[in-house]
Amino acid sequence: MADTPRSFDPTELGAYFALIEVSSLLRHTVEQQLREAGDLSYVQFQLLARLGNSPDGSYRMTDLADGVVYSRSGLTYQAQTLEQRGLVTRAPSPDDERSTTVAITQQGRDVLAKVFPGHIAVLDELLFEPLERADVEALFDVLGRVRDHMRAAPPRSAAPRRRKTS
Amino acid sequence: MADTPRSFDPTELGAYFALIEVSSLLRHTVEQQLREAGDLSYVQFQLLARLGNSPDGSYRMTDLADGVVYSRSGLTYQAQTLEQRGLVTRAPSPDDERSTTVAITQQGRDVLAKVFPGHIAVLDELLFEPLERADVEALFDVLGRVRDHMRAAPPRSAAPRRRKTS
DNA sequence: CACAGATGCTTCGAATCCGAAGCAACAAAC
DNA sequence: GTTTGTTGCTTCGGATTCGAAGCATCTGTG
Repeated sequence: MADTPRSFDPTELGAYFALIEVSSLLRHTVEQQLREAGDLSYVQFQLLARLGNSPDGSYRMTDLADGVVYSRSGLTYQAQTLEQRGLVTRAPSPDDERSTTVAITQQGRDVLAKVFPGHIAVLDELLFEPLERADVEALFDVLGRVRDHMRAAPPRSAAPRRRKTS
Repeated sequence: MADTPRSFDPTELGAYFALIEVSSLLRHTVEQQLREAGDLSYVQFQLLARLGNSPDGSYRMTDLADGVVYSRSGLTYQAQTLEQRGLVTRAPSPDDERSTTVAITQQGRDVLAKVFPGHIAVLDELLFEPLERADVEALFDVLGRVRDHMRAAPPRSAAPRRRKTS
C-alpha cells in the first residue's frame, strides 16, 4: 500500500492535529451561532452564502455540491429543506432539462443578512483574535496552495464517475 | 448581537474558506482510506489513535470526547461499536465508579497498525506534498496558537456543564 | 449520616448524512 | 432516428450524529 512508510516529525503531526482540531471547534461554534440566529445548519448557511455571492443568485446543484464538498444526495436533502422554508427556489434549467437551478429568494437573503454579523463576530473572536496580520496572510497563502493541490489531485478512488477527461 | 459589524477583507475571507475547504477535503479522503483499509470511520480512527498513544492505552470517556471534539452520546455509540468489534474494552474505573475507562486491545492496535501507513501516505500526498518545511512550521505555529485560544475561550454557550475550575 | 448539587455516562428520539441504485434528459455514433 | 453511453438529480436504506432527559455515583455541608 504505502511504499514509503515514513513517519511524521512532531511539527508535521502538530500541524495536522491543529488543523483538524481548529476546524472542528470552529465549525462547532459557528454551527451553534447559526442555529440560534437563524435556525440554519452550517451546510445550509454555506449554500445560502454561496448563492448570495453568485452574480445572478443561482447555481446548479452539482456546482453547489462541489463548492461545499458535499454529497449530491445530501445536497438534495438540504435543498428540499431550504425550499420548504422559502429560502431558495428550485427549477429545471432552461438549457438542460435534467439539471436543477437553485436560486436564493429575498427571504433567503434576509435570513443571510440576519445571521451574518454574528457569524463574523464568532470568526473574529475565535479565529482571528489571536492572529497578527502576517499570520492571516500565511494561512491564506499556505492553505490556499494546499486547497489548489487537493482540487487538482483526484483522490485514490474518489470518483466513481470520472470527471471529464477532455 | 454584533457590536462591530466589520467585514473581512479578501485575505481573511480566503484564509477562512481555505481552512474549511482543506479540512473538509482532507477528512473526506482520509475517511475513504480508513474505510477501505480497516473499515474504520474517521472518528473511530481518532479514538483508537488517541488510545494507542496513551501511556497505558486507556482513557476516560470524557477525556476522549474532549480530545476529539465530540459529543458524549456520540462517543458512547462509537465506543459500543468498537467494543463489539473487540478493538477496545470498557470497564468502570476503580477510582470513580461512575466513570468508564476505555482501553485499546491488541486487536485494536493491530488494526491501527494496518491502517496507519495508508493514512500517512494520504496526508503526505494531499497535505504536505505542496508545502515547504517553512510552511509546515507556519501552520504548526499559527494553528497551534488558534487552537490554544479556542480551548481557553469558552464559546458563547457551549459548556452547559462547566469544566473544573480548580 | 442525610441532603443537595455536581459529575460521568447512557438511553432516547429526531435530524442529518452518505453511497448505491434508479430515473430522466442529453450527446455521440452510426 | 435509433442505440449506447454519459450526466444530473432524486429516492432509498442504513449509519452516524446530537441534545435533552434519565440514572447512578461522588462531594461538600451541616
